[in-house]
Parts: sequence; structure tokens; C-alpha cells
Amino acid sequence: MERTSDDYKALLRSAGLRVTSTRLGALEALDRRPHSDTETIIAEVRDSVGSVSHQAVYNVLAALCASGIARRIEPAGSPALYELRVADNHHHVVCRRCGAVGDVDCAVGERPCLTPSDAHGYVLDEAEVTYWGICPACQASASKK
Amino acid sequence: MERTSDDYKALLRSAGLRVTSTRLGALEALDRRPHSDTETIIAEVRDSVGSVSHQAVYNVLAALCASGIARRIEPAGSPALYELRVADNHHHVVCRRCGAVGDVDCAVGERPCLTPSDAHGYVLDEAEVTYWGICPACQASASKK
DNA sequence: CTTTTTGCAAATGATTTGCATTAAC
DNA sequence: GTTAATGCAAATCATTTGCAAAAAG
Repeated sequence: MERTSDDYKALLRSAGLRVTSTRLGALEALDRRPHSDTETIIAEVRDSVGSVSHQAVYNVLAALCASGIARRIEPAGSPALYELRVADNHHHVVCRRCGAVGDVDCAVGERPCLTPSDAHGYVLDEAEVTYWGICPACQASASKK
Repeated sequence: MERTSDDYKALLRSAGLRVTSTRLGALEALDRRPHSDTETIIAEVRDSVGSVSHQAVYNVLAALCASGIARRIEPAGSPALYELRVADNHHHVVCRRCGAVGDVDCAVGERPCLTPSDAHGYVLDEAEVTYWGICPACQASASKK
């Protein structure tokens, strides 16, 4: 399911965003490496596009998130990560040791915990689930120690 | 269920932590106002204890979290919040507009989503659920606009 | 007395802000 | 040609680090 550059152009246009090389580069970077932090995305964009400023990438990511194309996730303690927003309601596993992030579907049907027992009058629009644990790689290196 | 100063002293001792006025002040502050950010806690501690440094409070909070007495929560975009750790497995509702935080029990039994369909080999120890929405106060002010 | 905490100062790191320049439509 | 994006520089904000002075046990 390789996305082409044209797909991304259409995606940007449909969101009312201008098509720029920085944006295309960022979309490709997010496709290539989901759950990247800003630094990683900047590096990736520089690889494909050439020189880009720190802030241009921040602007792009903010614009993508605002228009619902991308999503920002902020696991406690580490810089924000970004991923292309996918339709399914999925959540994340985060490694306590190395910070690696993986996608997981929730065990409890489609909209997992969107109805807590008592919402205190809040109007809810999203339930975000983060599973914390140790990733396979860190388990291996821990046992070696 | 008012906790007394003596309760807190015992709590600190049982965790192997020395009893200091900053720590007692922080515990009282957390009891009084759960889900406080660091600035709020510092202000509260200053009220009850007198002058305290910024860093002393950071140290205290880190020590409390390390020994399991308190818990740090980090809703995306805002400074970290702290609460006294309670035994039950509860989660949080966060207001997208004003950042208010409330406690909720999960709808799905005791350990809500601790077993995702595919954990990718991670060894999980915690599932953290954040519900995002608009709190009653912000709903009211939004409709007035 | 010995070890842990505190206080103070300075550093770090992610992210934002303002404004002139440049590119998209 | 307008309007929206970028580049550059500087600012902000939460949090951390290092070390000497003070307090707890």
C-alpha cells in the first residue's frame, strides 16, 4: 500500500493546505517511520528535500494535526511523537526503558473505553490508551545484564 | 477521611524517606488538591511551610513517585500533574479547553485494557487511559459565546 | 557524625513567537 | 498579485544538573 507523492498532494489539497516540498517530505517521513519525534522527522525531511528549518517542520506538523491528517502523541517524559492518523481507533504500547512505541488494537471492541462509568458531565470525544511495559529488545538486554 | 500529619510521617518512614517539612507540605498539598501541577504544589507548600525552593519540590515529587506514594500524570500539552497514588486502578478525564482533570473508573471491569489483542511481545505492567472532552464549565461558557 | 535534603544558580531541551522573505495558487 | 509557508533569531517554559550548606536520623 505504497502511497505516492500524488496521493499526498491530493491529501493536502483536500485539507485546504498548500502543497510544499516540506509537507510532502514530512508526510513521506511519517509514512516511512511512524511514531517519530520531531528531530527524526526533521532529519528525514532533510534527507529527501534538502535543507529545512526546524520551525518549518514544526509548522507542518501542527498544520497536519490541525487538519486531522496526522496525530500527535505524547508519551510521558519524552518529546512528542507523530503518526499519520488512521481511521481505526488504535492505541499504543510504550517501552519504559527505551521509549519504543508500537500500535495495538484495543481488546475491548471498537471504541474501547469511551464510556467510563462516570464522566463527571464531560462531553467526551476520545479515549486514549497507553500501555506501558518493556519491549522485546529491552527484555533481552536486561536479562543479559 | 482526613489524613493527619502523623499519617504522612508514617507513610514517609515506611517508604524509607526522611520526614521533612517540605515533604509533609507536599503531601498535604496533594491531598488538598489532587491533579496539581508543580507550580500549584510549590505555591501550596509555601503557604503551609514557608519558603521552599523550586527544586526542593521537584525532588520531593520525584521521591514520592519513585517510592510509589504519588503518581505523575502528563496530559499532552500541559505540565505534569501529580496525585497521591490510590490503590484502585482509575483513569482520567481531561478537558481539552481548560485542562481540568477528573478521576474516573474504567467502564470495563477492574483492569480495563491491560490485555490488548496483540502486545507485540511487550511485557506490560500498566494501562493508562485518558479520556478527552469538554468539562461542564467549558460547555457552559462555550454556549454563551 | 553520616547520609539525605535543601537551596541557589545555571544549563538543557522541546517548543513557540515575530517578522521579513519566498513560494503557492 | 494575494495569501499562506518558510527561514532565521530570539524567547519561553518545564524540568534537570551540580555543588555547597543545612537538617534528619
